[in-house]
Amino acid sequence: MNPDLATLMHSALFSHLSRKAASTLAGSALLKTYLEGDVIFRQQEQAHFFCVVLRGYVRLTRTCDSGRIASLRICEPGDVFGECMLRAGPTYPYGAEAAENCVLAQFDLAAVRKLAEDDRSVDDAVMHVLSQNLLATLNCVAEDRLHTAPQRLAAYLLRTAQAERRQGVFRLPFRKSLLAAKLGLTPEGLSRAFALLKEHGIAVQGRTIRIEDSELLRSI
Amino acid sequence: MNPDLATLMHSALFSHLSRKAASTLAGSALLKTYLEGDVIFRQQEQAHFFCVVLRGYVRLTRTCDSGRIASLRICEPGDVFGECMLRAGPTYPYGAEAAENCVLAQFDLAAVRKLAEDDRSVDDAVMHVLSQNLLATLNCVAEDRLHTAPQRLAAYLLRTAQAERRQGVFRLPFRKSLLAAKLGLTPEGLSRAFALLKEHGIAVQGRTIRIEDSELLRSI
DNA sequence: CGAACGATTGACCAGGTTCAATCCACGTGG
DNA sequence: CCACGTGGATTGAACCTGGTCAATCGTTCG
Repeated sequence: MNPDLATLMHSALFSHLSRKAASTLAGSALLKTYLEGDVIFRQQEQAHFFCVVLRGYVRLTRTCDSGRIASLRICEPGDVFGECMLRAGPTYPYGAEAAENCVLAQFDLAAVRKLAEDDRSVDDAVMHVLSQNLLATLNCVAEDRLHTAPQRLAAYLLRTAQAERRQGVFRLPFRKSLLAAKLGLTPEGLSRAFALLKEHGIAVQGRTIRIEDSELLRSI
Repeated sequence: MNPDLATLMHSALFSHLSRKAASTLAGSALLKTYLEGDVIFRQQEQAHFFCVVLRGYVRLTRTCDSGRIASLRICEPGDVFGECMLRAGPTYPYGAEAAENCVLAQFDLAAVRKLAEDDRSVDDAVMHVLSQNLLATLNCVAEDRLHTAPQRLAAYLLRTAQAERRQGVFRLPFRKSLLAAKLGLTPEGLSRAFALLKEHGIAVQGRTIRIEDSELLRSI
């Protein structure tokens, strides 16, 4: 199977759809490619679609009146964003831009609402996605308030190493500045966090991370 | 109409239910009273119900391994919490406790899922609640990262004054330490924020707030 | 070889937390 | 009616984390 299609089907959205709804929805997907830095949609813009990331990374941002910008979330392949516009709105509450060259599947909001009328699994899948995104965002608040930068970084590294299953050595999936945004830090802040962790069981060589002592790391 | 019932009917959940589903669900509600400090449910506990606040305030908390505790959200009358357990789970991802004496309507998760099979407006209402809570939580992240304590306090005061419509003078609906938690601050931090705002168009007398210059306040 | 860009490092600063002491308002009991 | 105790709120001082700004380093790519 086409790897993009596989990613789509494994997303939290599609994995909860009926077979029929999945194929209908997949058929209605608009595949779009963005280059790093491209705007996908702007905060306050009328919402017409939501997305599933197939390749690359997307940054969701919030801009305040003063012009300052914060990253709210970094979406990876398989992640869904903008789905809350199915029931809230009418304008996007955050902006989305390509954090790397990326490929998205876009879904027309009205069309999905329509499909939901005929197939109940659509609402079910949407609720799963909403719940998942809500929990992830709550985690983010908790993480911000409870843990320091090195602790958050350590947690991320342990989590990712786990997923990669390459005991102890793996490569960051993206630039460090993106990781910084993901953890709610500046690049400088991330750098210092790495520096500190070097004394606590990890070695860093560019994007390559080696966890030398996961126990020590866990105890941060 | 009984004021508690009115609050329930105006909640984001019930305002999107069909008349029939609303009355069925209201009939199945379990009314419970908690005293300040009572635990409503614990983090990691098996989830059996979700709640709508009818009176008083509820604090949602996250505890980490080290024992440190952060407030994730303060729920007011009309707010819904724990609804994400309808599709996620199986254990609560946060704890809930009464921040004041309070009255809640509790709904059995399994019963609501069952009701949803017969009445589509249930899933619709749940999606609305999830979307709303997701957006509020995203706001919280953005607020934390973009604004300082005095800015967040100023925004809260302007928002609340707006809602109260008593031009310029109103009372905080709860203790200041609760407001601090709501804004993600310590009580000391809130105190200092108030102190600073006194130079910028507001006067504080216990729980009573007078906004003397809303323009000045807005410009913080 | 040089330009460009990401990453790192250092110095400095601001915002918030923590801890401790004090203040204040309120309710209780003498 | 007043003294006292309690709990929330405030204030001050020390500290810490992380952001900002600027300079430097290292790599990659032209």
